[in-house]
Amino acid sequence: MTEQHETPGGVSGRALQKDIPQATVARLATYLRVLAVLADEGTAIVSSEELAVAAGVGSAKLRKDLSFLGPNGVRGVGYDVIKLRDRIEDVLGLSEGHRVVLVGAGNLGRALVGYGGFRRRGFCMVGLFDSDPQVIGTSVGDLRVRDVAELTDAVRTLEPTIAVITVPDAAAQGVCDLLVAAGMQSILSFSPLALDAPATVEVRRVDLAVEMQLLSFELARSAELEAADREVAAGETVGADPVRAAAEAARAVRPVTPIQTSHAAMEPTKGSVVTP
Amino acid sequence: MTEQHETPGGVSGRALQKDIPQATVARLATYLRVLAVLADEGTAIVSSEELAVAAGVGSAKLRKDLSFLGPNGVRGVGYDVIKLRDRIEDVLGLSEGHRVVLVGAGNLGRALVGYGGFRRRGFCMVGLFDSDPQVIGTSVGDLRVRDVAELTDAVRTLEPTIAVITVPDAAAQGVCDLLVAAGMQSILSFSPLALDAPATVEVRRVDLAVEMQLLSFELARSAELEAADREVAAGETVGADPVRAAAEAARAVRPVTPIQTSHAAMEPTKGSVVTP
DNA sequence: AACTGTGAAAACTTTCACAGCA
DNA sequence: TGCTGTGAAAGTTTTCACAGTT
Repeated sequence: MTEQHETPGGVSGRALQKDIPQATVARLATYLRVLAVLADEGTAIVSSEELAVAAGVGSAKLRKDLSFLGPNGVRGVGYDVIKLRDRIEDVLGLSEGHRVVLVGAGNLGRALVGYGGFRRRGFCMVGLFDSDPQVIGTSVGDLRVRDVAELTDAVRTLEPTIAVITVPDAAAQGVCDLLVAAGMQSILSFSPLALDAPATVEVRRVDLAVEMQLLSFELARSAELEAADREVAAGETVGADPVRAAAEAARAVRPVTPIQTSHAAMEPTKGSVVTP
Repeated sequence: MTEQHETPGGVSGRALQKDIPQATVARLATYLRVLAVLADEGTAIVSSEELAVAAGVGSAKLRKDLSFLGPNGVRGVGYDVIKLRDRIEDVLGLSEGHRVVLVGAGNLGRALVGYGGFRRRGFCMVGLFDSDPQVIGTSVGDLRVRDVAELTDAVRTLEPTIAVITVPDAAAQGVCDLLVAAGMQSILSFSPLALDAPATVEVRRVDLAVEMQLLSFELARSAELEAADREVAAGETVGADPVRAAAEAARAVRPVTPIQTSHAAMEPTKGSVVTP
C-alpha cells in the first residue's frame, strides 16, 4: 500500500493499478476528456488549477488523483498535455482500443452506435444485434443488424471485449445470460434492472432517468430551503414588510458554487471549485 | 444534524431533505425503480434484504438509506411497497411530475424522447428544439421539433422545470446560455464538456463514454492481476510445472463478488451483497 | 515565483451488530 | 421469531497546507 510509486522503471514501467481509488478512476475518465480537448486546441502545458476548473473539480483533488499514477507533472510548470493524456489512456486500458458489440438496435441502441464519443475514444463497434425481424438486416452506420441468435458465434469471430445491452427491460436478463455464456467479461447495461451474472463478469448499469431524478431532488430541496428561509424571516420580522421580503428573496440566490457535476452521480452539489 | 427525525408530525409531515447524504439520494432513485417493478408485480410487502438484493446493495446500507426519510417499515414485517414508493417519490420531488424540454434532436435526443423510462417516472417531454432546418418541423413521438430561436418564448409558455441538452459539443455552451437566460434552473447535459452557468443553476453532466472507460479499467486491472499472479506462481514453483500452472489459472477466477454496479460510477467494485 | 506531490486532518460513507418492536 | 432502525466502528474520500523542485 505504500510502494506503488517505487516502480518507475521497474516491473513494467506502469504503476500498479490495483490500488487506485474507485473515485479517482471515475474522474480520470473526465480528465482524459478535457485533455483531449486541450490537445486538439494545441495547448502543450496545463496547470492543475486550469485542468481542475475545466473538469469541474478542486485542484488539490486533481493533483491527488494524478499522484496515484506516479509523477506526471513538472513542479513549477505544470503537466504536459499529451504525455498526461497518454498516461491516463494507458492506465484506463484504452491504449489498445476496445471492440464492442451492442444488443438491442432500438432508439437508444442506434443512438449509441451513432454517438461519436465512443469511436473518438477508442471504442469500436463491431457487431449489432436484435431479435426483431423488422430490424434485422437494416443498417445503422456501417453495420448491419444481425439476428441475436447469431450472437454466440459472432462473439467467437469478432472477439469483442465489451458488450452493451440496450434491449427492453424484460429481455435484458436473457441477453445478459447469452453474453455471459458466450464468454463476455464486461457488460454495460442500459436497462434499469439489476442483472444477475457470475462474479467474474463485470456488469455496469446506466440509468438515464436517475440523473433527472437527482435534478428533481435538488429542485425540491431548494424549494424547501426557500420556504424555510421565508419562515425564519417571518419569525424574525414580526410584521412582515415587503422590503424585507424582497431582500429575503434576493438572498435565496445562495452561493451554491459553480459546479458542473461530473459524468454521473459522483459529484456532490457542494464543494467550491475556484478559489475566490 | 441530530433532530431530523424529530419532526414526524411536525413542520410539514416530511423530513427535511437538507441532510440526506448525496450517496443516499443517488440510491433512492434506484430503490424507486425496483419498487415500481414490485408494485407492478403486485408485491405488497418487501423486506430490506429482498429489496437490497434487487437493487444490488447491502441490506444494512439500504436500511440506513431509508432511515433518513424517517420510519418507513414495520419491524418484524418489512416495507409496504406502495407506501415506500410514494414516500421516495415525494422526497425526490417527483410526485408533481416534471415538464422537460430537450434541445438537440439528433440521434441521442430522439432516443431520449422515445425512452419510456422518462415518461414512466413522471417526466413529461413538452418541447423539442433544434437548429438544423432539415430537422425543424419533423416529428418525434407526438412532438414537433421547433426552431431553437423560439426557445426563450417557448420556455415562458411551456413552463418546464428541467432542460436536457443533446447538441454537438461545440453548440453546448451556447444552448446552455440560452436556457439560463430563459430562466431554467435545472439542466442535464449529455455533452462531455463542462458548462459554465451561474451558481444558482444546477447543471448535471452525463458522459456515456465514461462508463465504458470504467469497464476498460477493470479489464486492464484484471489482466494485470493475472499477470502478477502468474509471476508469483513462477517464483514459488522454481521449476514451473504444467499442473501447477493450470491450478494457478483456475485460481485466477477470483471471488470478486456478485455486484451489479448501480446506475453510474457510484458503486465500488467490491462489497459483498448476499450473505453466503 | 510558480506549481507539483503528499502526509496528515477532516468529512463523509459503509459496515457491523444489536436494541427495540410487532 | 423476524425484521427494522440506529449508534458506534471501520473504511474511504476529500481537503488542507506545505515541503520539494524547476
